[in-house]
Amino acid sequence: MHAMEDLIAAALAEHLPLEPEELADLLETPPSPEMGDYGLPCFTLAPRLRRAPRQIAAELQGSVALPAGVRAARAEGPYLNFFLDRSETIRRVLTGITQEGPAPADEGDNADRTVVIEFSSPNISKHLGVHHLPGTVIGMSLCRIFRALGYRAVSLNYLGDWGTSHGRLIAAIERYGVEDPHALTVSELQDLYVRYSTEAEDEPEMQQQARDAFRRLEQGDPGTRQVWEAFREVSLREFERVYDRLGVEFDRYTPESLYVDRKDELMERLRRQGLAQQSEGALIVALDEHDLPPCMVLKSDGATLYATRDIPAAEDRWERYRFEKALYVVGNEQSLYFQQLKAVLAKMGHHWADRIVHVNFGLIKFLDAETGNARVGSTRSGDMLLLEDVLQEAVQRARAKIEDNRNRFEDGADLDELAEKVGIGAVIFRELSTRRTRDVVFDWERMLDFEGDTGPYVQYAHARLCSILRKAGEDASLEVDFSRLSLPEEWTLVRHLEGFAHALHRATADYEPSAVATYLLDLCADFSAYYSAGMREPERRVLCQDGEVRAARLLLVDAIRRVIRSGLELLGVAAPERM
RNA sequence: GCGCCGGUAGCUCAGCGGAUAGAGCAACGGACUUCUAAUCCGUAGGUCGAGGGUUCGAAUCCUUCCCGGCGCGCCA
Repeated sequence: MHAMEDLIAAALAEHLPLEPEELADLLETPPSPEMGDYGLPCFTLAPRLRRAPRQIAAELQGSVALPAGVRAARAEGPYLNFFLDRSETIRRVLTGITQEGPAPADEGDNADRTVVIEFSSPNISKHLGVHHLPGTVIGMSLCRIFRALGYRAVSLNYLGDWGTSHGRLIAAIERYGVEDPHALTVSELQDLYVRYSTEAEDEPEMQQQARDAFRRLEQGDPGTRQVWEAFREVSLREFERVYDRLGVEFDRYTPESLYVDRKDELMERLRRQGLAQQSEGALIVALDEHDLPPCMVLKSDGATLYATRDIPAAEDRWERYRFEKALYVVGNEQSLYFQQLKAVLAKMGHHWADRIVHVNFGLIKFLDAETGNARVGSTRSGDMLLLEDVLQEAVQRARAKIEDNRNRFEDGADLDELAEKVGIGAVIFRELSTRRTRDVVFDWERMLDFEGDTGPYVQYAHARLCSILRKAGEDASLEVDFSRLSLPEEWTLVRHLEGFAHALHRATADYEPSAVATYLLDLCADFSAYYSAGMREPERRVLCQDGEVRAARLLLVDAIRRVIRSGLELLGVAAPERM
């Protein structure tokens, strides 16, 4: 992956009974730059060479041929450490970022590798709540990161527009005499749903009416279908407003309803393959050999349920995209179900079933003011926190903070737009800054924090970088004396910049955008310390007296700026130039 | 009972086979005549849930157990 690691590994392979690839895997970064830039631990070699690790390291130090760009190799106990030629490395890294971009798509062969990513997938007729935030931003970010590495990534929104609950809403429309469903808002739809559910609790016939309404929908009754289509239209209007603010885009909406008419064909196939069997009036696929509970594919009243639609939906994705991976960015609570889904698909003979990856994430819980316990909110009780409200609050707080720093901005600057970028950036970054599998207890203070390890911290570093470049009065140029970047902090920064590609690879390998977020926080911490050192000592400023040093630092600053900007973009966070 | 996720500093989290376990917040002490203090520097704070195993080496891998969250056929 890194040219330099490969070169060192190749040189080592001349003297060791190991393949260059194995050696490249063994290479690591020593704990501090004074100890070297790459290190080879010699422990694993000891049994094969029948010599002590320290001895191996010492012998290699004498024999290994130094590849171009490597200044020295030194044995340090059982480690053999390599020291890079600094100004040459700095030249390579900075020109690479400047000319080819922060994330060089060095693997053009990814272009025919397709990754299908399903995410967000809200149910229609309900607001987007905070619990939609993780899946929505994780999916979008993964999509961008895969694309940055040259993959073909397809974003799908598998809208929840089918199921019994929609029957309940249709019944509500009919019962409460709503004239024009198209004129409704999502709030009103949600109210109708709650009202109907509450009333139906001790009215069995209302529950029956809801089931009947859903059956009419499944049978294609035109009037019923019209009402239902209004739900979808009204909902999409609101969803897209929120997606827009979050910078989220889908290549396709593939609502569940697309796949209901495949029910009969699917059942026929399952029967023919001998996979489906009757159980308590319903149709199930037994999964004993996978040590899983059976998967129900048809309800006892003959209606479809999620699996009935998910199976054809998966088949459709395969037919259409021939994916290398199909990611389902869905909450952890569905992990058992995804095991079942994959098992059913495998039993049906789909070799691609194991390309399906459940990219699970933790739940958002709320602290109950009365009990002090964390719990999950529910739509029915109406206590769901709206995603839009969270965004709104974040933007307002950002706006107040900007007002505190009014003197930084010229008259006429669009401070509302800036507040939008910072507030929403803070929310997205917060969500993407920890590993996705953890449950989180929602906390306003934490979500809207602008200091410390936060999105605005990274944005602020970026704004400072831009500010330096603005004040420089000259553009960053590649025609500089790279040896003038001689401070240890500058070397650390350059090596850090080189690690960006690695962070991106980690993010795709683990389906974990937080790898990019933590990378950015690290880089910004190094930069902020570097920047602050210039406060007390003017000769350490980027814009220092010495013209040659200044020019070289300017190029470094520009490269850091590019990497941070690129990283923020991949997370879906704006990178304002002033703040 | 079974499945998935988590248990690392007071709190929130990184680190997930290597050389002294790191950040942020909170606490305490410092730095604004600024290349933007939404920042930086310093101090203090840890039997990495517990036991066993694998390994030259384990927070990291395996295993048993404990604690917490979520799920386990007619919701998705």
